[in-house]
Amino acid sequence: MKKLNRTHMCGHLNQNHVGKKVTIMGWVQRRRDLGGLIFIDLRDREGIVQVVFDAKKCGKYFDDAEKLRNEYVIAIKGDVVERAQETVNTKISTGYIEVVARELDILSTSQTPPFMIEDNTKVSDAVRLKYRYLDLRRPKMQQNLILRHNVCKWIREFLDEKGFLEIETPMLTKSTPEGARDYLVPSRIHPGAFYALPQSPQLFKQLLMLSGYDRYYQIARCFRDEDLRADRQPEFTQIDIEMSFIDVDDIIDLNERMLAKIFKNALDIDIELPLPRMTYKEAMDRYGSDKPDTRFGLELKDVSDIVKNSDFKVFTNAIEKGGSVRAINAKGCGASFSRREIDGLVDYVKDYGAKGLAWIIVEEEGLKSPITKFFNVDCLDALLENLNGEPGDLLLFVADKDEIVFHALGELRLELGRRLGLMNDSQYNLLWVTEFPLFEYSEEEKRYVAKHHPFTSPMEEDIDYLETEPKRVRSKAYDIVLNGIEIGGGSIRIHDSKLQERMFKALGFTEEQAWERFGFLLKAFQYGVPPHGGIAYGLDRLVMLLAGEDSIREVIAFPKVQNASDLMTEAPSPVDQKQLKELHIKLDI
RNA sequence: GGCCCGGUAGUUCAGUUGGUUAGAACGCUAGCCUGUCACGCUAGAGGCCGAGGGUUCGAGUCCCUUCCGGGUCGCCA
Repeated sequence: MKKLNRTHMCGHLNQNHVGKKVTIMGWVQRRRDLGGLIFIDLRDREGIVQVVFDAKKCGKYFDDAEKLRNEYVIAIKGDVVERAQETVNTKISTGYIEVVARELDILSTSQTPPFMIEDNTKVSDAVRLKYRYLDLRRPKMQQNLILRHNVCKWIREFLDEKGFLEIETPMLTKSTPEGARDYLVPSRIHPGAFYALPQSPQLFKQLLMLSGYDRYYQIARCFRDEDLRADRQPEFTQIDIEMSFIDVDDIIDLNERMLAKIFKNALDIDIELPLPRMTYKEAMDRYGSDKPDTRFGLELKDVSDIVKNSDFKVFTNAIEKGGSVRAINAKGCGASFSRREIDGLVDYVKDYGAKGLAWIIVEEEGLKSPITKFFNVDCLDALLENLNGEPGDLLLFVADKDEIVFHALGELRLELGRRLGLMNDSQYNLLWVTEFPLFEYSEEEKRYVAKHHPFTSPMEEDIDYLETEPKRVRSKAYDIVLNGIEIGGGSIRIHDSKLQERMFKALGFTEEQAWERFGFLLKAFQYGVPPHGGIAYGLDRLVMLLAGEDSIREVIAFPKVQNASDLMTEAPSPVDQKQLKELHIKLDI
């Protein structure tokens, strides 16, 4: 048989093609052999179409059709015919027609695959990832990667219209001390020296602003050698953006327009602009999180003032040490939760560092709780009023350092939201969180470290506290949050070298250390720097949320598993002694 | 690095207080079948129960070690 040329994609065929001779190619999804009649579901990227083999129509090719098995790659030449009314399949877009085969060419055979190539196939992640090339044939995976492609395309279109230039920055670069653990690449030419793979293009994009490129973006691969999670891979993709001569509002305005375009195109959802904004402080006070899920209530309340004079030492001690007592009213859970479930919540908060979880059940007859005996009637009344406690409610309290109270109650709130089914999957709450603290204290290093990064600008009104009260300095940093997940974050940068020096000093760097680590940047900053700032999105997370998936693996073609290995290629793997010798490396394992 | 869950046929799973020859479904193979679309019917193949060690008359089942996968805390400027 002479070589066939494809005329159509399987999934594109419809009633408009009835009567046409077509040549289609693809993978055998399924064979239904009725003896004298064989049906083949043929699959390509665009969908599935039914092919019919009838010996009267395809003659000698019928014998070949009998040999077909799942995942064989074939070419079919045939006629598109309308199906009889009673044989229409409304489950597929091509279900009103079928292709009556005239010729068949088996282009490639296949072993029986370890799992069926279909969306609802039940198979473990380990098997899927070992045979990722087969997993990627599943329509859902193909749709996810097509969505990812489209999101990138829309972003490029949008930023191009706004005058942004896409510029590449190095993958082999210099290790910087702050932040995550670096992936290192040994230098052959410089024995004992290493490149680092970029954690982000941060310093390069700032230098591009200094160089006058005004508006930059890049869809950039980034690397961080830290433990994996469902939403974290060691290599991931950032949409990295930087602009000159702007302030916070300019960046927020541009980015929410871009997000609105993405949501409109991807989900046909009209995002109302401007997006809500919330300060970091308000987010922590109300939700115990700097990335609040605002789809439901169950907000935190500070009850420190009410309980500070009680006899309950757990509460009063926490307050005396500078901490707080905060509470959530789990509406209706006093009536619906068993004692066992409440004990489960107590265990739950312990994972987040809380030493315990105090609870009060509000009933018609009064309060049920192990701790009410420590409080007088006025105090209990005040608690009920403050927390809007009504019969059937469950009041939950954590007392500790603020940091722990927020973490424990913030996570407890999310857990309650999940248990009570309060998270609406079809709701997309976008929110800016602003005015992040410039520093956070590192117990491990016994010093202040940059919460965002060391180049983040403080807010003008707080600059005077840089040396005296670093804890209270707020920054021009902002995060964009979607349903409780941080999808992006950025800041206005420091463009004044004097201020940058003060910043490094506050971080505990000597001048020598600062120059050793960031000398090229400090040097550059002596040559005229425009005010500038930017943002970076986690593309994987954004696409994951748009695709309705719960792991970024579902939107990455070849992801890694929890121990950072690739089950398909089996990377990482040992290398030859010769390679190590060239790199001047001796193993110590 | 800590904690939790899991590992039995190609796949997803069941497997009683430790007790004959380890099961099911789907998939696979062969035969029959001209309107199926999760085709149907008949027959069949397929297992080092993750690996190693221990307890026991006897281990898929109990204990220890280890490997693998998942979740999570720490970590992730």
